Amino acid sequence: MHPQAPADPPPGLIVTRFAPSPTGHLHIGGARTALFCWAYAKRTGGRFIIRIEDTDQARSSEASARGILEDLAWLGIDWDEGPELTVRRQGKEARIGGDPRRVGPWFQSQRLDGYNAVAGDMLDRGLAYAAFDTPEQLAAMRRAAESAKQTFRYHPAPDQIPSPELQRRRIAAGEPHVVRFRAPDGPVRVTDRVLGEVRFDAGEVDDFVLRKADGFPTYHFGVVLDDQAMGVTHVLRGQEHLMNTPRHVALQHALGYRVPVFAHMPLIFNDQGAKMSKRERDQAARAAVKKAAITSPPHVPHDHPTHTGAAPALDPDAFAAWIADPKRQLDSDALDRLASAMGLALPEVSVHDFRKAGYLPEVITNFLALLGWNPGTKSDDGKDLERFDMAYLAERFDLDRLGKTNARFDRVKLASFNQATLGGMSSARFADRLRLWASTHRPDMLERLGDRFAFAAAAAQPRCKVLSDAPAVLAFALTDDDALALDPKAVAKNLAAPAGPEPGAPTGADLLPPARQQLAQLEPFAPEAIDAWAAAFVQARSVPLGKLAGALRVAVTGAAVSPGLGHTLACLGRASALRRIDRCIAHAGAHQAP
RNA sequence: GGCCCUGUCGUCUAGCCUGGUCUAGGACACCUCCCUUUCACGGAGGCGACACGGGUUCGAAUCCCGUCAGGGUCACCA
Repeated sequence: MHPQAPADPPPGLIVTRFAPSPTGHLHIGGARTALFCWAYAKRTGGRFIIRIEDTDQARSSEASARGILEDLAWLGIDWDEGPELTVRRQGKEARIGGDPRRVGPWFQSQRLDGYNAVAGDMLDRGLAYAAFDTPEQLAAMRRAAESAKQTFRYHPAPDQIPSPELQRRRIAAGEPHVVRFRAPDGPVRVTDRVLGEVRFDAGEVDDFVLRKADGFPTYHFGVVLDDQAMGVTHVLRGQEHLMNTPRHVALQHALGYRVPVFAHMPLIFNDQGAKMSKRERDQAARAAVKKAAITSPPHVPHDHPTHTGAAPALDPDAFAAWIADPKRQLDSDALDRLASAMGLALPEVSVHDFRKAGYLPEVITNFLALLGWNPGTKSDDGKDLERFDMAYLAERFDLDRLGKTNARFDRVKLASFNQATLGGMSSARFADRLRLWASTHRPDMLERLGDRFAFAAAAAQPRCKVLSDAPAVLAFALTDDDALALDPKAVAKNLAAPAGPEPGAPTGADLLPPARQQLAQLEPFAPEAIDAWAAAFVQARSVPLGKLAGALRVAVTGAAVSPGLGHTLACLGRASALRRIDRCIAHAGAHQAP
């Protein structure tokens, strides 16, 4: 395949693409871009392709590329063309990707011949030239421009450019060089589906680099050539790319390529009102470390589920350097280790983070779709439609309803959507989801709960914003009976105080022994049966239900707050519940003894 | 700083193109009440915005201009 061969798509076929660079996890903003590209292709019966822009040899990795593809697939954003990936869905294997139109390969590092052919051609035609400046020279030129309060632009007059013969001689001599585009002198007009006409004055586009000294194409060169070769008709991307667009358009004009339809989407902001970035996690972690006045890398506690060994969360030198330099970033795994060692919840930024925290993919895509797009429709109850699924997007998404204003990423609202979805599921479905999440993130939970897992899931369901809330909600059931600590305040309120105002009313502690005796016989030991028993128990004794529930709650959880009594006891299981009640009775007795 | 984009409740937005139906609608958050063995869930209600200034017009959130504010971008990163 020769990228310069104009690959005109079949008339009317819309082709979109998402082109991540494999330098880390999939950013949430990238996920939105991919989602909209996907949705637009689906809506119009077009093709959605994935291309991997791995032209930065130092930062790209295959593991990252694979992770990005897996996260996309997890979100349900499937590509029609692109790298092949096999995933398991509902127990079956599904294949995503492929190359039916024969426009691959999809990794830019495998397309170098094509870029070189076009670069050579441009050199021959005088559309581009070889430049021999060293990085140091360029840096000096930038400094000079800055001190002269001028904007640095690499755009030498034609007679300043070495002659073609001289360029050839120096190249032949093996001199390191880049290939630069000879930028046009006129203004460049960009037509954008979201922003309208945007005009860039003459001179705004400079002689940017097409091919780097290492022989790899720059982003601009790769994008333009591949979009042409792959027949891309619509380029949907974040507004941060707007200033790149005149470069791409100028290149497309020079090369006689099609100019795709552009749609620059509003940015996703963080709480500080700036573009959401991975750096936030570093900042949050660094702030926490400074606040805790920690000077050496902490160890993951041995009893912590994420504990992997005796090693500290990260290398001491790297840690010190990271603390000292606010600009420095830790790799994502090291950051995760540090956070879990400190018991920190870092703000989620990449899809990977959200997945780990227990957000549902269908909620993430729904929420993301609302950032920059709006269906502008009412739902049946007359309110604005906000909750919808991928099928709805595939049917209704359009460019006209893309907004122009940057959107703050409202984590609280996302959490609310997630909670609503979690709470709206059948309890069986919720249990399945929780089990799936726990199997990779908290296998200890599954082991300890065993066949009582369904009770625990039912208890957790209305109390989880994200699946990772479950361990905290169920913490009482995840500790050893002997390790349970009784909250003194809860003991005073629910066990020691009398049940009613009348003299001689029983205290909560008084209810424990008879309750324990009856619970030992109760069948089945399940939430509904326990709640029914409790109602009968208090009716027979004319005490408020709260007195019994409070007393048992403190006895078996140590705290005044827990899920409903039936669920709480059921997810402990009879043996553990009785042991805890006994332990509490002994504890209370010890206190009352003179 | 140059260039570019944007400005409706605290936040995300509907309405703007095709001025009047807008005493500006919804969602999240917040507050109150109800339900209730605690927590949570659920239900009902409430608070709350057209950045500012000028025009055009009988009439402007909607059209025009300016001011201010916010953001993006200025690499042999993508």
